[in-house]
Amino acid sequence: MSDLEQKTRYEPSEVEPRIVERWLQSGIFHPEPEGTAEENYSIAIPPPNVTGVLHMGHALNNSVQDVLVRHARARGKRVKWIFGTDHAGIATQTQVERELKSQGTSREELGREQFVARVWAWRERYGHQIVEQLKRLGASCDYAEERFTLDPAYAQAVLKVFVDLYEKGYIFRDRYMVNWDPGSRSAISDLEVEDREVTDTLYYIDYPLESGSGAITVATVRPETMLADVAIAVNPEDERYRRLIGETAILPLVGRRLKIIADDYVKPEFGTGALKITPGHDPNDFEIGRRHHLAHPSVIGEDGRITDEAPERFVGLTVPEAQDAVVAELREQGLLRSSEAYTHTVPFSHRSGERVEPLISLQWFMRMDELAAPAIQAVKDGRVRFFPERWAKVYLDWMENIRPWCISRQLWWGHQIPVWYRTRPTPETYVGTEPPSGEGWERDPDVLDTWFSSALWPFATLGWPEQTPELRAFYPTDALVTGRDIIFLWVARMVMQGFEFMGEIPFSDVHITSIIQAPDGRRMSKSLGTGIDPLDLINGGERPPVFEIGGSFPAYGADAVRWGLLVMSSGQDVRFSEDKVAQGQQLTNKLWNASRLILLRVDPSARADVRPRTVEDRWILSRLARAREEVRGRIERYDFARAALELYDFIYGELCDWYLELVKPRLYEGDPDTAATLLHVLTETLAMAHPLIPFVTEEIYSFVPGAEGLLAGRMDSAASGERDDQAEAVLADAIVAVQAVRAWRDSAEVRPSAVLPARLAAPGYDELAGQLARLTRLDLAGANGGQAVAAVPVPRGAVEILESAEVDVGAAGRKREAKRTELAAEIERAQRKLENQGFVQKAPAQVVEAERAKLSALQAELEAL
RNA sequence: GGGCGGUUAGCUCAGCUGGUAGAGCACCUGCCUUACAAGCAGGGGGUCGGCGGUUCGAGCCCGUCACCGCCCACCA
Repeated sequence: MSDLEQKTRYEPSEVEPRIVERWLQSGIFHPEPEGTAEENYSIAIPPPNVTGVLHMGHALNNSVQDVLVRHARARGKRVKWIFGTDHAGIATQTQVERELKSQGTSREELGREQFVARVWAWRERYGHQIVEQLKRLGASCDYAEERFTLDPAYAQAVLKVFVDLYEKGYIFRDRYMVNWDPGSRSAISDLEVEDREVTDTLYYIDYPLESGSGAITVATVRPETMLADVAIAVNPEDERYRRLIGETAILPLVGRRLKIIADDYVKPEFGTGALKITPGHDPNDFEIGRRHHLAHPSVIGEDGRITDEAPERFVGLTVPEAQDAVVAELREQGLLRSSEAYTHTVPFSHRSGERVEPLISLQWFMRMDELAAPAIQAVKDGRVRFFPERWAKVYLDWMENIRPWCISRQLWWGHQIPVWYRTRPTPETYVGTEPPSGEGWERDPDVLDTWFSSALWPFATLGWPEQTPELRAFYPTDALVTGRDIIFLWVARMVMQGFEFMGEIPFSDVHITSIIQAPDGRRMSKSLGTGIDPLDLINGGERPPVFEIGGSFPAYGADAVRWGLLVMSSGQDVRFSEDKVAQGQQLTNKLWNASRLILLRVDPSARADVRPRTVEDRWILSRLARAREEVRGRIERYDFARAALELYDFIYGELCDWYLELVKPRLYEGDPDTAATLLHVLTETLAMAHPLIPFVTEEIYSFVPGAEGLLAGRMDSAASGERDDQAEAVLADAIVAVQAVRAWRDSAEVRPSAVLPARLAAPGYDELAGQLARLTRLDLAGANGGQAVAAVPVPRGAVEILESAEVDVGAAGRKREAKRTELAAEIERAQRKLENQGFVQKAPAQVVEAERAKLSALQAELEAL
């Protein structure tokens, strides 16, 4: 009890780590795999990158999931929050390669086996950081069963999926145009490409006609790719060029003969209306090339240098060097007609940030359209629901236009493709989860896109393909909580694979969280310097420069950060607001002190049965019931901002501001019924608040007499409690009355500590007259024969302030006049409204009735003055 | 080019199916009242982006325009 007595401020830094330990040791985060998924509740965490650190997105995302999970536990469900990390192919490999470089070596120097061993070692060293950070946040994951996407069992599942899809004909190998990322020296998928606006030079180049009768001019921003040109295309309807179709032009610098072909793709109004066709280095040209059966030479290699398919003098140059050389030669030969600045969008690698080089490459692809069909249907018919709803349309739009997915990556860290090749005795390909027998087999060196394995997360983590009890108990999961940036990359693919391999949706609800931006509205990012480390908020750390005010964060604690993030995230993108975190901290502090008041005053032997004695007791129980319903409902509708605010309003506005103030005298007297009711209200308030602010509630709970075990493991009673309309009405009026008198006192400049003689000239306050007098410092019990110097309007009447030395009659009079004017204005407004025939006739009867009631109340109030 | 969000108090944001605009922070006034001065009580502050329309009544519905942000898309 000594902490409770001594600490007038709640200190999260001391409390929270201690509480985490208690939770982890209790085992309540680890459910036994019993029952069915229907009865149980489960969520699969979006697996953080194994070598990552917690950022603001994680903090919000995991706060949200933790609310859902703790809420479900309190409702008596068997709950599993499936936990683990992702090997994150490119990201992790890049980090390790960077380290190798700083040590003067490289992955090539180490060799594949050595390199992969280095990455595993790296994972050993850094892989637990994020796990510890999640614990610090209070995330109640099932840490006892941590999965990793490269665990042997998980890897087997990945290979099995590959082989099955290969055998079904969905997965195939082809030479096709891909997005080549020179940074990671790998192909990447369409989704890993982002368009950026770039200003290039648009060159107009003359290609002489073979006939010798002049030249045809083409426009290009990439003159170096002309070395791989195979044709020139014009629109068949274009009068300027119609005569030239079928003729031949000569490719400058190379001398190749280029057929002039007709294709609808070409826009006559753009550039010169004549398009150079380079199937090897442009996705559109690739398609045109396929239509016209053209060759597709590559002059840019995977190393970003000119290949020997180009004239010898260019071979080995980098792309920019080649561009300079080509332009220089064209200029020399007088073939460069003109050039102009040209701004357009260009693909860049999301991973490495380098400009994507489209080129033709032998890769593995996966056909998606058939897999998409059931996944589309599931969202259309509501078996999978998005919150907020608008994201369903985004998902569907993408799914309905889905294209093949390039799944192979030229990396070493990941799931190596389970395909083997040999050339002797005859060329052969073997696909299987186990290596083939026989001589001369070589395994495909590529690994699978990380998202290929992530797509299996909801079931591969539960032991699939084995029919495990875990799978039965927890698949399908209930909710998925993630950011909108991975709806396509991850969410959609999980739905597709869920149907394909489990025959069922992987989750029924998808909650897309807000994105929290930096305080200045920019994206939070480490490289921009706009990132805010959630751990700095929790433990206290230096404020990053985006805040401009500098200094350090106070140690707000995890509860405050959670509450602040939840209240910030109402579905829109929002700017980070430190004030909201501070507000969360104030809430925890308020709850701590309210608990001190109760727990330090009640007799420890008091039972926590409800024994309401007064109208305010019935009122707080009714308000508590309402708040519980509201908070529960908001959580279940994924409206966490409102849940957080509701909680705040109840604790501040109802429990502390009113109820505790009302019962203080009885509490000090040691009244046992009051103590019992207070303990009940406190306990239920803690339970209601626990999913959002688990630490402070758990800590306080440990001081509640008779409380057993952990709050985190406590079942919240099913019913939220009875409502009491009569008590609510009485208190609502009393509160208005107290506020009215206080406001009057303030504006009449009455000395705050003065007790004024007064008379209650309004019915309905009998039960609370004494309380009203105490909270407003009025003496209502004295002689009532005095002269009234002021009448403070309250519901159904007025409080008459009697003459005394404390009241300045002039000030009171001025106040009265001001109030009269105000009331008169309101009465007039109401009267005008009721005189409006349109309103009386067309508005719903109850709205009209309410207006009439309001008018008469206002008139009574004015009368009372 | 298509789509989706946003524009409400000085700041960051709420406002559910249309019924006289809210919160936190900031600001002003007064209080160390035995849970909390990181507190309490009271208060000021908004032509709800512009313009039209529907309606007895519009921050909310419809149209249109203007900015801001995001996503998708193959225009050299």
